[in-house]
Amino acid sequence: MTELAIGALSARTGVAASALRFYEDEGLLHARRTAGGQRRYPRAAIRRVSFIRVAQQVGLSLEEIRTALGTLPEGRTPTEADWRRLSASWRPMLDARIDALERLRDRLDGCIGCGCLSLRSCALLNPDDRAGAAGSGPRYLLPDGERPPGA
Amino acid sequence: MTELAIGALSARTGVAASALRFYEDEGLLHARRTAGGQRRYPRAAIRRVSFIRVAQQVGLSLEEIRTALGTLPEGRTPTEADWRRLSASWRPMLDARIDALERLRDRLDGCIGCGCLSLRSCALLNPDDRAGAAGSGPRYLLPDGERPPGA
DNA sequence: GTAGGACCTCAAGGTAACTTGAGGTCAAGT
DNA sequence: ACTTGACCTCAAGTTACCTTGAGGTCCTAC
Repeated sequence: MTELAIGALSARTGVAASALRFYEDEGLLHARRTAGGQRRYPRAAIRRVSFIRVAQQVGLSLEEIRTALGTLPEGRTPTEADWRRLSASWRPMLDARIDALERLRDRLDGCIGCGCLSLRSCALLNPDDRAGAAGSGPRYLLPDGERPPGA
Repeated sequence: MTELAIGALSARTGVAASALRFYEDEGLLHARRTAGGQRRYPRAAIRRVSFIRVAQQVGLSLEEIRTALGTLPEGRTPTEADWRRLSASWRPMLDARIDALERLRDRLDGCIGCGCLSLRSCALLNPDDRAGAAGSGPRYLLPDGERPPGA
């Protein structure tokens, strides 16, 4: 059995079939269709779905993941090197996030109790020391262009 | 001028007035009302709002933040020590999240290209299913939980 | 004492990432 | 051939976290 039905892919990845259909609607995943209209996935789809999930856990949106997946070669099954390159591109982001969290951990205790949290110049609320300059709120954790959840 | 109107609190915290009203509906923030029905905040509200934002960026839900805020003393303005205790309670969580991210960073490159990503037992693919079920948010921040059933 | 910006409420809208349900079809085992 | 579980589509619902808009009121500076 070289192809997988949606239920099999779901079982192999732990991702609900409804989510797999949703990913297809969103252009993150593609499937061949049988004559009867059912989805058939190549085995490479397992890795693709796994990649999507790992990326999500790192905090990327589906939009960003779609973009990342767009850099994979079309027309052939991605090689191990393709995947490696893709995931290696996350490293600066991961480093940045780890950094931000460490800064937070190391300064929070000394900072949150003091008056500085009420100031827009607080080091935690404004990492780049651009104290309140035309800014709109705390964003020490987020690189430029990102926003807190839901905002 | 010892009290703040909503616009002033918004300006001081960088949080939209609509969000401040929303926080009040959700029980995270309280305000005295003028005879005319307008909100008036004590200066301590600035710190409270800042706390809410920092907590959100660390990945806590408003629900969790409300719970945390619930441990503050009622009836008096929280002291520096109160805030310190509250923020110190985050430390284990922050440590755990930093740990998880570091593990991810250090293993991703060697892992994602290999076959293990296709297995539910992969150390990186260890979605805390509570998070998956509980809507949006940064999942990467979640501490390593148990394996999915059967993994 | 009045102009008008700041404020009020309530309902509805928006986004991300899905899930659920209704109503119907496909395909594999016997 | 038949049964039955897996599959299909499409619309609507869900959760978290807000924003926007309509319609109206407050309050402060001139």
